[in-house]
Amino acid sequence: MNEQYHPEHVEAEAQAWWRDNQTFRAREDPAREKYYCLSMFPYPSGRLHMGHVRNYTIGDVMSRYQRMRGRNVLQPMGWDAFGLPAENAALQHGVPPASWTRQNIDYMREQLQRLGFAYDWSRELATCQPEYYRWEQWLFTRLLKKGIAFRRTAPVNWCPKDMTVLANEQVVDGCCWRCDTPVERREIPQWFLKITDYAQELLDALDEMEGWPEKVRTMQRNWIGRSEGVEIHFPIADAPAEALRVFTTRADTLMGATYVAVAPEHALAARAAQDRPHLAEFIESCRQAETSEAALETAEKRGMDTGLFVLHPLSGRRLPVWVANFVLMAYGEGAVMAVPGHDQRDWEFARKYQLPVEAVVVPEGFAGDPASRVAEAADEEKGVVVNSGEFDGLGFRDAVDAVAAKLGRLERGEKRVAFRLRDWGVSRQRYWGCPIPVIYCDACGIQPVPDEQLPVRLPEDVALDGAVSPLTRLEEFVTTQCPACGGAARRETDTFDTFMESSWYFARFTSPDCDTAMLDERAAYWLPVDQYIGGIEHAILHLLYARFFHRLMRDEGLVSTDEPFARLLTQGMVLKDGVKMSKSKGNTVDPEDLIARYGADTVRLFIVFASSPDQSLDWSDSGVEGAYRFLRRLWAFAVAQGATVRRAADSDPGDPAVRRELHALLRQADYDYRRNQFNTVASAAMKMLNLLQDAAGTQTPGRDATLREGLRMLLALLAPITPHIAQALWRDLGFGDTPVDGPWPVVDETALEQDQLELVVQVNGRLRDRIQVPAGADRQAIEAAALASEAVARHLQGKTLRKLVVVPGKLVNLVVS
RNA sequence: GCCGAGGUGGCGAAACUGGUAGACGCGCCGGACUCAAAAUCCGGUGGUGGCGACACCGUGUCGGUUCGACUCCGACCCUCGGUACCA
Repeated sequence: MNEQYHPEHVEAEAQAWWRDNQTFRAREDPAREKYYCLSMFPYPSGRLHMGHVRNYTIGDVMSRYQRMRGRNVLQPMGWDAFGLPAENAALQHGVPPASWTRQNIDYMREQLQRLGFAYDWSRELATCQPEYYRWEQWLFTRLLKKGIAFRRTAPVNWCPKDMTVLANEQVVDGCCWRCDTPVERREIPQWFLKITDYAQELLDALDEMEGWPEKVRTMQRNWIGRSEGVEIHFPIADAPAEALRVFTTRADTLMGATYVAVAPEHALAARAAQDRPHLAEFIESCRQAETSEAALETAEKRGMDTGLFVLHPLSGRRLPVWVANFVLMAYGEGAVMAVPGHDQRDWEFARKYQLPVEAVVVPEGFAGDPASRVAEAADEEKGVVVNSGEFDGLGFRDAVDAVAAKLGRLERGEKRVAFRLRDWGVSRQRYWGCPIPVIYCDACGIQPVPDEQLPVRLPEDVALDGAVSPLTRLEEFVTTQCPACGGAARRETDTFDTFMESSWYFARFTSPDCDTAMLDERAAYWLPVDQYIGGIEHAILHLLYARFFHRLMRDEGLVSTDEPFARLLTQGMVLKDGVKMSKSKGNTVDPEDLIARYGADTVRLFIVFASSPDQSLDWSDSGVEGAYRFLRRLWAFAVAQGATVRRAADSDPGDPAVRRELHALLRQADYDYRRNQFNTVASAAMKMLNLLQDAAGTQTPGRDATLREGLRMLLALLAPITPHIAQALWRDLGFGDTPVDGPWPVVDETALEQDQLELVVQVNGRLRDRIQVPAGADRQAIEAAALASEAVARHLQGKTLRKLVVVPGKLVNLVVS
């Protein structure tokens, strides 16, 4: 055995052995308990960054730990290969997205392999492969027939100069990122999936998902945003047969409504604008806006009177109809009722445009002038209804019930549940994505592409120009035959949102080579994913879409569970000097350089050691040095003790003092592995090496057997984190070929027993002394020992003992005054 | 704007169910080895005061609950993630 630690040799050898033995090839085996561990697959951007390395290291540690504990582990890897960056690269460097993506994948695969992750590479997939997206297209055509997929208009960011649709990311300060032209909002027809049909189910299931962090469940609950309220119809004054529909959770304030507001795109606004140039101009100016919620909510609230009126559904009072830039067609009905007395946004809008503010709710027992309550700001608190005729005196709940009942009798409204969640827009006016499998026929309308014509392949030899997708100009792609009538027809040229591909890849990994169906019987063995690991930035969109998509597959009979991911770990970001590591900030650290210098095990160890997985991790070059130093020290120690360890027998008695500490460390590390706090596992391993090095310097009778036991324990503990060095030393010390299949070390409870305990003695909660007591000491004996302490006596002088708290095994607190 | 997190020594962090704040590592200081340096090894290291035993202060800020609070409650400040076409 080489005296020096040479990671490049150690790691190449271990990786070759795993490859030759197909160690990580996963095989379905109903007799064994499975463990499907999945890290979010990467977008093939070119090179791995530290965030990837961290994500995949955490996943690998969990996979290897579970395997050592006896589970049948599946850990696959693939590529989220469609997306915008490939188109940007194509524009910048003139490389077609397909070849750019494939080159990136080849490079990044090698980087992952160099890190020694225990992946079953035979299951690798890339979402840009027709063999993959074929089944996504297939499922979409089922959804189309079921009415889950539907078409309607929705707003997009439009750059009028480049004549192209922009992603929110491509809009900077309201302008196009390339040409700085102010962005417009445009309504265009798009495909949607009816996720709102599943809103209640997606919400309810969160309560049972105990393997998910509470923060993610809370975020999803808020995102779905279920609210109970009333839908109210305001008849239009000039055309009482028509009504403006609004939804409100505060129907108790209905009598305080003083105006209504509609979206600039609302039909009523357009109607009013026909003979009002000023209004038409205002509506036009509202198009000069981004589509993002953040931009919408922080933009200045502007509005204009349409001159039209609606009738209050209960009082018959005429209420003016305003157009407001903060009301969007896509949300709810595109109209809201305004109660400025009890809604702050309405209050500010009313104040700005001199609209009336009326108070219709006051706190219980309030005797003053209600108007005084809303003079300086809206009063959003719930209370007792006033100034509302027959509803006066009712509390919130009763008032809502009474208002809803009356609206119901008049057929002008009813109770309804509303969700904040909106249907999922899956159309993208982009090239590098999965073609939407739809054909438009002038005679037969919208036709799904028949199964036998799937996949609709994305043409790959195309030139991009930064404006419209090249698909729209590719005659041989666009021109086709109607599957129904055989006549000339056109293909859809939009592609799917890339969240579509990432919504089911976890399932496809179970049946990656199946070419007769989306999934086969192997899915039933492996699903659901037992442990999913990825960034917190995916807490809402990706994870909600995947949960939804899983249900779509369930309802198609493809999977049998409701939820795709049993347990979720959201890892923190990688920072450098306290700020996010990113290319734009120029503070990146290239994993490849580090691996070349220190080896994969050092990088893995540092990543695991520097922070707990769910916290952010601050990169430190000297911290990496520390990890490397530890591995070198471990290597030197194991080699130096090799002969001793190989000579000792497992049955020899050990050194009780060292064994007690050893097993206490093991117990803690075991606990930390189970609660996914790997940084303290690494710390326990370091303590263990320190302990064994100290023990090696002594001459106690059980020394050699304890070194043997301790080194085996230490290598097992480290094997999930630094698998290469662990395997090399495992072999050298004669423990076997590899630790990947365990056995996992077991805590020896008898080794932990103590006859003396140290207790802390506090006076008024402040540490004053420590005392030794026999392990079985009763309360009386403990009190006596505490009172016998000199330090305690000093602090008791001239004071009266009021109370004596004894926490068994921990401390004594004397309360004095 | 709204929703969700985070804030502990010079630095990364730990502290299990409210019970010894700062484990482990980095850095720094001192020492050993060396002609010298690197590497390695040994010791020290939250702040203030004191020769010292020791005392006081200390977990973003302000307040509260408790025998006892990094941990629980209330208000606030700052940083980060998401905000539906970045992935």
